[in-house]
Amino acid sequence: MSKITIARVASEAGVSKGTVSRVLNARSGVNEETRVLVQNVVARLGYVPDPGARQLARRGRHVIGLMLDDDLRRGGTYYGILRDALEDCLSSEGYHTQVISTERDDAIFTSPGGAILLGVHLDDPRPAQLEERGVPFVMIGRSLHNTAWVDVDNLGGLRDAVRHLVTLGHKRILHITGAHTGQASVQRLEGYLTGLREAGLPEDASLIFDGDFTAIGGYRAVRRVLSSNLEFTAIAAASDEMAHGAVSALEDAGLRVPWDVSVTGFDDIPLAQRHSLTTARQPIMEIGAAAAELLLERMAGKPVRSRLLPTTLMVRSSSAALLSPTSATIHQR
Amino acid sequence: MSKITIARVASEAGVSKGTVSRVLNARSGVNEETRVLVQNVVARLGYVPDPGARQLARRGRHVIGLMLDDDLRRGGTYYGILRDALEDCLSSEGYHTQVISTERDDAIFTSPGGAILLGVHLDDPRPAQLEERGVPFVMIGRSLHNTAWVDVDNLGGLRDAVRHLVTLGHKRILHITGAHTGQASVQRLEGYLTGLREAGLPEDASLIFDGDFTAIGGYRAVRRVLSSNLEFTAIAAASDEMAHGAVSALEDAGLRVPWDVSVTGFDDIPLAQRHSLTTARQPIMEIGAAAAELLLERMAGKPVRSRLLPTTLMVRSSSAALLSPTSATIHQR
DNA sequence: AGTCTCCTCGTAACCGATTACAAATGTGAA
DNA sequence: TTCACATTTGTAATCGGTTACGAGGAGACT
Repeated sequence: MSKITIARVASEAGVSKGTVSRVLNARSGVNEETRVLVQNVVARLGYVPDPGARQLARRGRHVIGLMLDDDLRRGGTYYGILRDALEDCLSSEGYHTQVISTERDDAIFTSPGGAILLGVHLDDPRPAQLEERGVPFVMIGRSLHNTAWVDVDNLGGLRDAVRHLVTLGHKRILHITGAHTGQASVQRLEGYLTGLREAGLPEDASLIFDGDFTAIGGYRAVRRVLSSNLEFTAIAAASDEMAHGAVSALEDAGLRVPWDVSVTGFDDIPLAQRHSLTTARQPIMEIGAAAAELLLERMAGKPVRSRLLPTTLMVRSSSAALLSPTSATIHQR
Repeated sequence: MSKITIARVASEAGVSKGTVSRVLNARSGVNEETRVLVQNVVARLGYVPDPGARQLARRGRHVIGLMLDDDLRRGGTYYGILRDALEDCLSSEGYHTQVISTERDDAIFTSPGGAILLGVHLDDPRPAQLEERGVPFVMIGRSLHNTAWVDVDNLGGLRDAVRHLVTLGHKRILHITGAHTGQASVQRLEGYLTGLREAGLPEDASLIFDGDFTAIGGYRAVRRVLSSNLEFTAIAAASDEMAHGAVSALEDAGLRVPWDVSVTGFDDIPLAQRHSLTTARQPIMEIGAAAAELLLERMAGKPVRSRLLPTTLMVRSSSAALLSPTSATIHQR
């Protein structure tokens, strides 16, 4: 069984390659009858045009640079997933992704057809460089400049988590923040405060604890909380990792989740599913797809557009309705 | 400035497209002189072959599938780095990597030129499937079957860590194991025991604690240790994550690393560098390179070969010579 | 000198699509 | 009937590479 090409479809349908191509690209000037005929053959054979050949014939450059912080690159879980998503979307459009390392940045000179930037800092020179070179690009993570970006609704996600906890009857809700430097942490903190405000709960600075996006950070934050004898019945952490650490610390202190304390996370990484953690899910695949889409638009010369993607609250068993109206008893071991 | 193509390079170098192509693909039958000439022109123009055209001309082969557990794929830090390494090596050889998801395994039918498997379980059907289809492949992680694999010397790495601690004067060395299911944990445990044996130290089962490769797991293991009033002066953990958790737990208990307790890890992930953790470094880039090399060999019809890569002990400041001959005082807070 | 290699390199076909252009067909008006 | 024009379709060049094949030249040998 050899490969199915456009020529095969053409001969099978009794028309020329040109006609098949016109049908596939929804070009005008094709008789309705032949159009249907060709479409049937395409469907029957399960023909899918070769993306590489397609791009080649369309005369486009088709290398897309993936520029990311080397820290980020070597870093967390997210990067791998996001990269998968990007590659999936772009390769089906006939593009090849190539990681452009910050370290050996000479690779910029090969001027790809477009670029996707991850983990851009405020003083990052790369957006300006690309702009100057006329390389269209999309950033993942918000930007103040007039560039296309894709981001997730950090504020909304944490607000939803708080709303959820409030609905369950919680009133003393802690927040564990992420790294100070990132915009994401700031937005999530803002979401936490918004949630409280909406529920008519007071904003209490003593309920906010610093974390660093790591499990150990979450663990230690809860340790500090417990040693301060603060009253609380729920924790809304700014990441799943931290939520996981928090849950562990609570358990180690003899508290049961969710009976004594409810905990929510943010991200929905695999760990969250394993520990059935209630969390605000980041739609990573959609982020990748959106970034690919916006980039292709830009490469086609369309105007700059950005997208803010919503999170989805995944309710699992780390959160539950408050049993008694009084706050949980803190019995530190 | 128009696009740089192989024709441009050819005319600039005064040779034919064919010759340039031969140089680029390191084919034999090119005079050394012209090879250098062409390479210079390529470098000067910053020419990079178009992947799409390349793949088209190569008739679909030269695609290498990356098959991995979806868990692993969504999982840790390692995957991202390893994938970078693989892509680097293979793309410089003119291959294009493509992730083949386990979920939509129909993609197997596109039958790539070769495959690299990550995170293979014992009852994984994929090796057999590939074998049947005649697709050459290499596994990352050891295998009992007669297949090519690349693995890191887990045993040797942990043994080296123990040797190092022994040299520093430590005699009561704990071990925190990884997940039970993995072969890596078993081999690392074996390395720990080997290290003790070589030093003439007794194998004491009470010095071995279960972890799960996570920071929290390491933290909790140390917590259990401390509450058991066990005497010890050093910890050799089976991963950096766990070592990090262990260090945190020790610090939280008022112990100072490395003055009171020395700690070593395994892997050398970025976190280890940030926390200057002494650790057995896995040569990830080399693993990728070796996998690529072995796969290309297999694709060339050469016999099955495997490689066990050594680790390198990175001595940093989480380990130090025992100050007093007596074991550290455990003052639990 | 003639012939037989071997090495090196140019030529041209080919991969699977797109698209400009031309050809074929049909329709209506003069 | 003939011509102008629109509609639909086929033809062939093209994108940027790879590679089978063959040509040319330089020794080596008879």
